[in-house]
Amino acid sequence: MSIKITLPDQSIREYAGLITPNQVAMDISPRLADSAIVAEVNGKLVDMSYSIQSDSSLKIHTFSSAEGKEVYWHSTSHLMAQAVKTLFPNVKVTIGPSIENGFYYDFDRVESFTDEELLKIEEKMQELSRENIPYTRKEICRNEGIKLFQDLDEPYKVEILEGIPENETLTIYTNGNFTDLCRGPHIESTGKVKAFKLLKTSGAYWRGDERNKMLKRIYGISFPTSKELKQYLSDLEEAKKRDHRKLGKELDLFSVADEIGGGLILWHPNGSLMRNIIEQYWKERHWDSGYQLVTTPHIGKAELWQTSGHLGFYKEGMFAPIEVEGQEYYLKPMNCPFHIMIYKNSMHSYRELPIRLAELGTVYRYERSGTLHGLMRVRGFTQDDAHIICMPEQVNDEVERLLLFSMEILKKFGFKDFQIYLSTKPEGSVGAPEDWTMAENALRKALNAQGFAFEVDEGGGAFYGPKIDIKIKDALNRSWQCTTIQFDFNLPERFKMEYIGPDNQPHRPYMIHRAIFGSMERFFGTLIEFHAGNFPVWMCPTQVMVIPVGENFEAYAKEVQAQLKKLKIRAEIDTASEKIGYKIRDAEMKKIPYMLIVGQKEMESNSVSVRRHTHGDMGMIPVAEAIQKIQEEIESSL
RNA sequence: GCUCAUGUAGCUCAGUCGGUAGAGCACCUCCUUGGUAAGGAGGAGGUCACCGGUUCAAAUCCGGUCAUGAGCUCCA
Repeated sequence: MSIKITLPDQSIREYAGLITPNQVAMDISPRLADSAIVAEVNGKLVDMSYSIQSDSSLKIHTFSSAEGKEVYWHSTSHLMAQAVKTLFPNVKVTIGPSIENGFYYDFDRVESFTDEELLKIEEKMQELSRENIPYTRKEICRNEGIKLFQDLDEPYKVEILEGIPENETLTIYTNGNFTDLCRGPHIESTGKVKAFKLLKTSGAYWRGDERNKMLKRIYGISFPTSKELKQYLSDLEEAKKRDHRKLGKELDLFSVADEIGGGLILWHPNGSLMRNIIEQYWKERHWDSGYQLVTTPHIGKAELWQTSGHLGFYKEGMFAPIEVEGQEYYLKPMNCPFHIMIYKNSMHSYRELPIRLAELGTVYRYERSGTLHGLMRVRGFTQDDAHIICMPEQVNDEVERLLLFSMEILKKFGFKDFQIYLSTKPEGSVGAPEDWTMAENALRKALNAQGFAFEVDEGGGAFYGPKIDIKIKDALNRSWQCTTIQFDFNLPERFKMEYIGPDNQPHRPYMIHRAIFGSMERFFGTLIEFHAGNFPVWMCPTQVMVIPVGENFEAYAKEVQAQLKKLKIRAEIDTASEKIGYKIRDAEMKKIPYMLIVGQKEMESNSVSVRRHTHGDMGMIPVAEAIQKIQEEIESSL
């Protein structure tokens, strides 16, 4: 059943909002109708789906809205399940929701789905889409449902139903020979699923629990037009090209060695140079901003980790202890206890606070082998860690400073789009409720004062304190977590940290953990993917490649290089016995930002021909002008 | 850790039916001295991840281990 409605004069894309029943000019009973309609917008027919809101109004979705995508993808997942059940009748279905990008369906089957089978399933889906089978909705009670799915021999559905209260009414959706327990809504019919692709298969635990059976999952994506599908697939390709592991190899930045171990990073000269440049900048900014930089060991005795509580609640994340002279030592998974020990080494007056201790501290964590991923998830990494120890009345100021400081540093690296999350008190937290309230308010206040938009993750805080997380968004709309600002009500208590107040009495200070990059490894990986290897000039390992056209011009090239080096610009010279085209290709592939080509005419006029990476030939200009231009670009981000 | 896939030269990859290895790039030498993304010739480079099994014979088939990848689970 499809209904024609006329929507106000708005573009299709914009029109995904709430429509009240009286705007839908018809006398349908939504509960009985298909949950899909066709709307006429500016004379064009548009497929839409709706869901019924709690106030019994209708919410109309087009594909451009998040809900619309959900409905569309979820419907595609039912189509896929229909295809799978048709081709492999013995496979048992479980669940198949839409996800952030597309959908999946988990099946119980002994064998995995092969690529050939995936293609067959796709073909069957095409066929079923051409048949344009309606998705029909039906309400049933729980016990009817159990009976139905027992008859269909779908034990997983029966299990789900058995977990639902007796008298609850449920909905089932049917497309052709496939019936699924489902809340809906769905689109009108399988013919509306125009462009889709099954992307990959994997294992997944039933109900997400690793003690349960491993099911076989198929992931897919779909769009109303093949153009959108093509765009999506080309974005995936682009993401592959930007993969920091691929670029890390191509640009000779880092590696991991089997002989050393997974998740342990070797920083090559180029990567290391960049890391040193980044660290140098980080240190200078911290020194300038009232931080005291400290250095602490990589291991500590069991007693320390007992006091900090890590041996109680974080032991699985730590490497096994090293025994020396009957004492157990652990590799540090965190820097906090060390910074706390520095604080506790002497008495502190309230006049000294806030104390801000910062360190590029290398920690080691045991991550399960399957979770390691390039630079993003490793077993040894360096956090740009700091602990701010302050009085309650200083908290607001500190958080606000911190937020500004973090943003300033992130922007330096070319990041512009941020997503900010505030995570609040979870179940089973430690610390006084009034401390939590105060800390949450301080975080909220700082965000509001700076006019930063943020989302609240209720109950998403760590057990020891609320936090702000900042994620970076890249050109492909992917987000990368780096900055985190966390209150800690646990460690000051455990370590009995104190300061002497104006009342000459000891008081417990507040402590804030924070990392701006998160870790050098992950941040570097993020930088690589964000810039696709085309880094801002100030941090490039080689900023300029001077390319003499022939060996007669090498002396002049060296002169140019010397002038650049005098200004601390990292300039190299390519004297290979190759044609200029070869040298340019080489420099382009190394993504060196500036290439200065010198030959007869440049030498005669004391000039260089400038070629900018990704921009091409910029023409011949005097050396001094070229150098000034390069320097300006370097300094513009300083 | 779990499921599945993969592992051949520094890199990217061929290698059919089981007969102990190939290409391009990179590297080295020589020639070439050039004008905006690969000039030419030659050379060197491999215990086919590792261990075991089947076989007259294993890069190839089987088992195990390790590593990597995609997910799952985990993630202070």
